[in-house]
Amino acid sequence: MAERSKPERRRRLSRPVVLAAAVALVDREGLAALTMRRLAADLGVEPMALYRYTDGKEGLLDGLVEAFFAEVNERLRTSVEQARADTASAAEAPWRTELRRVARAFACVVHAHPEVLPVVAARPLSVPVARRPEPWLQLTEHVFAVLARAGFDDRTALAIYRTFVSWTLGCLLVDKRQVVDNPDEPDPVLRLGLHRLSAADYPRLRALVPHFAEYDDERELTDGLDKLLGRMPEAPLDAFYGRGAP
Amino acid sequence: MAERSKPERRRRLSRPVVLAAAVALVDREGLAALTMRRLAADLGVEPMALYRYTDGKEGLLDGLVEAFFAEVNERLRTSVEQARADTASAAEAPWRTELRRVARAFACVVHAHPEVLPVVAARPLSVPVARRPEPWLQLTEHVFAVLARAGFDDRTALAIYRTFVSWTLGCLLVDKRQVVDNPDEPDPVLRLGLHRLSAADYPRLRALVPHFAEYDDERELTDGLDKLLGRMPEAPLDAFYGRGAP
DNA sequence: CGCACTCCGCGTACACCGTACATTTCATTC
DNA sequence: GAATGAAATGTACGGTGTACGCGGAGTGCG
Repeated sequence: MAERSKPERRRRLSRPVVLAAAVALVDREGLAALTMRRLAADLGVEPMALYRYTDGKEGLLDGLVEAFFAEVNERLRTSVEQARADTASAAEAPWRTELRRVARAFACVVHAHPEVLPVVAARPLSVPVARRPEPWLQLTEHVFAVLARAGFDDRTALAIYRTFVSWTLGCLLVDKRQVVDNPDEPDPVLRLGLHRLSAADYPRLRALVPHFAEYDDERELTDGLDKLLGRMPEAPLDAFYGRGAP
Repeated sequence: MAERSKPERRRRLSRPVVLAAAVALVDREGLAALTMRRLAADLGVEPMALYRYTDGKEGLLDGLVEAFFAEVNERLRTSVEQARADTASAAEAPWRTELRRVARAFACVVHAHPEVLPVVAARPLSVPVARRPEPWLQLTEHVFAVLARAGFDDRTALAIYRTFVSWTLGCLLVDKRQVVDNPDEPDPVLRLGLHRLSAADYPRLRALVPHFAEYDDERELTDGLDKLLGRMPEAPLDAFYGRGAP
C-alpha cells in the first residue's frame, strides 16, 4: 500500500549502481551524509541490502575510491588531448606527456567530485597496496609500464612515480582547501572571516588571504611536475636518488 | 565506593589536557578509537564534561590539528639544526634554509603521530582559513614573514607558499601509505599480499611493490623542495607564476 | 564568617548510526 | 507449477554524538 514513496528506483541492485549512488550522494550532500541508511533510502531499498555489494561502511569508502579511479581511467581512455603549444612540444619524451595526461585526468575527476578527495587522499594510509581497488591498481600499473617503456630502471621508475603522486596529490589537496568563511556575505572582509584574524598578530595573513584562491591550478600542477621531473635524463641518473635503498 | 577504577586522573580538566589525551589515544589506538566516551573514560570523566573544552566531536578533530601544529611550532622553536654539509651551504639564502627547517619539523611531528596525518591533511578542506587553529595561523604567518623579509612580493610569496605546502604534504602522505598486507607473515609474498595481484594483469606492480618502502623520505622531501624552489631568484620572477591572478 | 554566584562536571535521554541474524520475497530452472 | 537459491527485508542490539537540566565545588563579596 504505502509503496509509492518517491525515490523508488526499482529492483536489481548491483555494485556499480550502489557506488554511483554513493558518489552522487557525496557530491550532493557531502561526505558526512554518506550513511548506510541514507544511501539505501536513495536507492529505494532497505539498508541491509547494501551489504551484499559493499562489505560494510568501510568497504563502501573503498568503493568510493574505486569509483573515483574508474572515472580517471575512463577519462584517460576516452580523452583526446588537444595539442597545446605550451605543453606538448613535438619532440617531447612520451612518458612525460603521458604523466601529464594522467595528472590532468586526476585533477579533472577531483574537480568533478571534490568531496571524495579526502577519502582518496587518506584511504591508502590504511589499506595496503595489494588491497587497493582494481582501478587504482590498473592506473598504477599503467604508469609503471609507461616508465619502463621509456627505459627507466626499477629504482628510478619508483622515484619518479612517488614524486609524481606526491606532487599531484599535494597540489589538489591545497587547491581544494577552504578559504571563504561565509559565502553569502557581500562584504569581502566578513566573507573571508578576516575579522577573526587580529591585525597585530597576523598582518601578512590578513593581507594575503584575499588572494589565496587567485591562481591557475592546472598551470601550477604541470609546471611543478616539469620542475620536479623536467631535468631528468632518459637514462638512469644516479644523482636522482639519494644514498637510500639497500 | 566504586570510585577507584583505574585511569583516575583527578580533577581539573583544561583544553590542553583534553587535547593531549586525544592525541595520545589516537597514537595508541588509531583514529577510529577517538570517541567522546572513550576519551572521557581515559580522562576519568563523564563524556559531557568534554564539551566545555572542545565544542563537539568536530571541534575535537580541529583540536587534534591544533595540537599537531602546536608541536610543530614548539619543535621549530627549540630545535637547533645541526649543520649539514649536504643541505646548508654557507651562502644559502636564509628563506630557503628556514623553509627546509619547517618542512623537517613538520615531517618529524608526522612521524611522531602518523595517525593524525589524515586529519591534518583533510581538515583544511572543510574549515576556512580564518577558522584554522591558532598554531596553524602562527606557523603560516611565520612562513609569510620569512618570505617577505627575503624580498618577495605578495604573489610570489603566495606561489612559494603553495608549492611548499603541496610538496611537503604530498610527500608525507605518500610516505605513510600502507604497503604491507599482513605484517606477521614470514613469507614476503604473503606479507605483501602479492598473491592478490594477478601476475598477468599487474606484472610491474608485483615486481615493484616489494621496493615501495625502500627510500630515504627526508632526502626525497628536501631534494624535491630544492627542485621546486631552487631555481627561483631572490627577486620577483615573472616566469614563476602563470598568466593567472588578475 | 556567611552568602551568593559562577563555573564545572554529572546524569539522563534521545536520535541516529553500523550491522548480525533470521526471515520473506523473488527470479529462475526443472 | 514446484523447487531452489539469491536478493532484499525486518527486527534487534550495542555504540555514538549531544541537548538539557542538575548538583556541587570554588571563589569573591559583604
